[in-house]
Amino acid sequence: MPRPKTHDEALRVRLLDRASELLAAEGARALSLRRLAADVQTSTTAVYSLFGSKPGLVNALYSEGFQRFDERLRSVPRSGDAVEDVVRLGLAYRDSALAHRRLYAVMFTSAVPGFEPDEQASKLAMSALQPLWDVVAHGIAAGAFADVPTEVIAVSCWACAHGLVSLELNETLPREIDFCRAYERSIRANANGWRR
Amino acid sequence: MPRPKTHDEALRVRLLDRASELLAAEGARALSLRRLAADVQTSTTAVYSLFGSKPGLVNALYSEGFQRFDERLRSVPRSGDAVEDVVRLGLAYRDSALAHRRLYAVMFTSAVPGFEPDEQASKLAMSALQPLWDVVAHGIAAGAFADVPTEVIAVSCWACAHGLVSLELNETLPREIDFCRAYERSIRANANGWRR
DNA sequence: ACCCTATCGGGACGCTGTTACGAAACGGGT
DNA sequence: ACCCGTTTCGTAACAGCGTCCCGATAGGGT
Repeated sequence: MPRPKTHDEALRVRLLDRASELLAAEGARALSLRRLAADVQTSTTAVYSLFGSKPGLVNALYSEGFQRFDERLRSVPRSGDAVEDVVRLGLAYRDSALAHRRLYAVMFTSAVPGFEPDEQASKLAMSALQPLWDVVAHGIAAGAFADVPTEVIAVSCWACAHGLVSLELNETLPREIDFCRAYERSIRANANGWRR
Repeated sequence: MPRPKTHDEALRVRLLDRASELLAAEGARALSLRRLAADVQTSTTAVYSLFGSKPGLVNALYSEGFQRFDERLRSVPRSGDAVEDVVRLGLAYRDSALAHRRLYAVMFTSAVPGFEPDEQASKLAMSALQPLWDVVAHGIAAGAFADVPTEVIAVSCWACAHGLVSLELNETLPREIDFCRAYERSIRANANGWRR
């Protein structure tokens, strides 16, 4: 009976797509609701009826980001050697982060001031790293890694990769390093440090 | 001949102190020029004549933060064993970060939207990690670490610590971990991975 | 043709960083 | 003693932000 809905699923994906573009092209500063709404030829109200708030919109981007992360990591082929597999996952992690560096900033540094992921998004984030957990658990069971709780080694590997990527994206590092090579060596050394 | 200056060095430190407090107590969101100026009983103009802009103010906080970092790391006693020293520096790094967690967010994640450190501040940031570079270089020279460029191992250790602290502060980690112990073990494993 | 109602867009509110401009406050010249 | 010139500072305006309210809208049922 009322006027037809235009704030529908189609508009939702258009908003998300454009928000991704804005974020990737010009960073978190440029992601304003007014601009976003204007670019998609709607009003800011659309964001509120579809996402609840700006943090709600960012939460959707966050979830999308971790979903891509999930797919990317899950598609990494296994070698059977635990250290080698950790290295492969680490390289895929970096590739994925560099491919969407602004989104990575939203996911791991609080680039959007008011935003914090809701519980569902946080679970999605953790589950994206399941491949790493699997590889580490398998490595421990096979006797390749030290006999400590899986999380300890998995978090260590994750943090090593995350720290390297984070420093690289922040451009905090000395410029003259061949970072790609150093990255792989570092991931490998870290994993080797956990050998039995 | 003109009216006496009140935007002087004393006001500068009062502004910085209060800005630190606001940042530590309520986070980057609460650090607004109007509020800051009101709290110190001056006007926003003061920030502009003393720091040039809000990013300028944050740049000063950033520098202060790395200076404290520098002092903290420089005061860590050396044991002579390279791996042990890396672990000690890592623990001090975490202590310092946890003691000023909001400032850490400004220093390593871009928590204040418009801010990027100027060249001088960036140099200060690098020099704060000199102790780590020294320990690693000494470890390589003594044959404890593999014979690779110093930066490679130093950045690896730094990234491992930074990644762990970053994930801890971001509360991205599974809750049930005894993080303090896991942190030390992880730093040690990473350093051990670089053994010759 | 009319009304009812869910829905949407424009505009208001309070906030932000930044800047332009007029007021203020002093020393020196008349 | 008065006034002026110069420098410095606080106020207010501007553009933009996220958010929310309220009036306009557009369709189906009577």
